[in-house]
Amino acid sequence: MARILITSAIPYINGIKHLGNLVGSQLPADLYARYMRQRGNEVMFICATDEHGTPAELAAAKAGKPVDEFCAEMHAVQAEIARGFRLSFDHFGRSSSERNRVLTQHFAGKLAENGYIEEVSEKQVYSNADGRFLPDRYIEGTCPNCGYDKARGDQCENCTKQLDPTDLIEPRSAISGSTDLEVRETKHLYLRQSALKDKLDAWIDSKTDWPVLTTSIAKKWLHDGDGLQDRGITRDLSWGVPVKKGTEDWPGMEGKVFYVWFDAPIEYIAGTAEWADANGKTDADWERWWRTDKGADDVRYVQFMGKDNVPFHTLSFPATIMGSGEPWKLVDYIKSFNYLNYDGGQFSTSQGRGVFMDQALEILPADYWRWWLLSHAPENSDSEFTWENFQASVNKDLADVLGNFVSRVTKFCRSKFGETVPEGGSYGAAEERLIADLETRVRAYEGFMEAMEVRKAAAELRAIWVLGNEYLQSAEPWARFKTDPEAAAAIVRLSLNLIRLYAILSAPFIPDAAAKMLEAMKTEEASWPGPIAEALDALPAGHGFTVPDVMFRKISDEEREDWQTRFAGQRS
RNA sequence: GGCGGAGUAGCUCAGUUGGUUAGAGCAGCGGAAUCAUAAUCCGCGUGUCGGGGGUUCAAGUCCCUCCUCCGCUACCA
Repeated sequence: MARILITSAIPYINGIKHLGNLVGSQLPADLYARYMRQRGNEVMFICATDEHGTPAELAAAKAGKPVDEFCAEMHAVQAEIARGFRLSFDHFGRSSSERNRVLTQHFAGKLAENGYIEEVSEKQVYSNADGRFLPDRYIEGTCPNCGYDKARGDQCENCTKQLDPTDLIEPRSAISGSTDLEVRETKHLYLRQSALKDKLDAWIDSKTDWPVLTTSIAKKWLHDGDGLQDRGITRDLSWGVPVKKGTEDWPGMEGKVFYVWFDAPIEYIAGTAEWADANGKTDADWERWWRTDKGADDVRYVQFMGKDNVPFHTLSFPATIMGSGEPWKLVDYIKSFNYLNYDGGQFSTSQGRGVFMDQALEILPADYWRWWLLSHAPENSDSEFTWENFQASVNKDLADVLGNFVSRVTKFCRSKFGETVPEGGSYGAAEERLIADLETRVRAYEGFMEAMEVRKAAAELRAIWVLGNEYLQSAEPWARFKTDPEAAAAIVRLSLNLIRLYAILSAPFIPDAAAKMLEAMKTEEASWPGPIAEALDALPAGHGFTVPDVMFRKISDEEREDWQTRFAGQRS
């Protein structure tokens, strides 16, 4: 039994995430967590909401609520949706927690002690009307290069030229539109990542088994231009972790908070501490996952995230940990994902384009989404969601191949033998071949799940479902029954056992359907299969079962067309 | 502009270190079966592997070049 720590990139608080966000981090992390638990490993699966920063403040202001209240509400909303998708977090924490405040300040203190913090005085744009400093992207104006009048302070979207806010002609606040801006001097803390560059570089080099997507992004940041740059880790905001050096005040940093990207990854650790608090555990109980001096040495730590998150997880967060000089657990494997596109374009939170998590659950059960998203996970390149593909895949795979198998077996048995596993007959060559094929495919499936090859695992699982239909089709219990009822009984007995086996194997992908199948088979014996022949003996003759309701109803053409138009444009 | 990824069957995608007639699922066509959610099973692929050039006995795979799409580009998170 191994101990596996799993974290999913933490979703930002300012709104409900779309399916592209889900499939890039939380969903595959959940798949892995569920599988590892089923295999008997001790799993700690942590996620949280990322609550600090300017966008949270602005979203709260727009909602007319204090930012802390807004975040508390949105956290509850996101937690509820996560439950709806059956995301099996051991804890879904908050980066605004007390635990994270203390830990973030602690790390900053240690980094300062070890000389990895530098104080830098810089000039930033302040908006008098808004009463706040403006991040570059919140300043708009006319592009000095092409004349586009909605250029942003970081880059002109029209000519793609990179800009400095002071380059803009007639700059204004993107928040209020005010032109009452001034450049003010302000002091900030920088994390001296550059001083840790060689150490980080060697560390990345040692990760030869990581996805190319992960290492190539890290390498680019390490070697691009002048190499890894230092990074500002504080902001002039009110909403965030107050800047402190451990438990002491930080002279000159009054009224400032840490930058969200500094405290967000630390929330992985703090979230585990929150788990301990919420479950009446001690500090030692969470520290054994994170402190290599307190038991975390044999922990395997795996992170899941979209590719946009990679630099922070391969460089900034490891720099924070390394720079602390303390024995915190570094990540062992980073599984990163490309983007899921929506019907020819991008999912867009700002434009309301695509399907958002709450809307998805309104129209179909979680298993439908889990299956499609995971079996089409953007592992090797960006992938594409279309309603036609979604309808075809779900109807075929879930309703026709798996659901109908359960239906045809249970209904046939009920009509010929009643609602108990029939006795009589024996297994022959056809059964041996089926068992041998299952043995091969189940072991391959395990290999893909272990390696987090999500699409390949899904394809293998589907092939395992197909084996049942192939067997049934060639064994023909409906024909055999007329001449040799005992032979038909043996075929049905095996097929009912297949349903139980499918429930166990499918549970990481489609947990609700798996539970329903086990319930219909009236069994709680759901341990992971060893030798397949043994696994198919679990339900003995005489064991009762029930015929479940239709497991997956089909998506009709009308529904598909309706959703297609409904989600094409603005989110209502 | 720089960096990275991608371009393979009508659609969504696999294709290890270059090596026999380039694969899967879906869709399509033909057939079998009738237990089942009109659900299943079997059979059927002449694809300039984005274009062009090169290396090699051999290139989807390596090199050069061009085209197209996408992402990132460090103060959005």
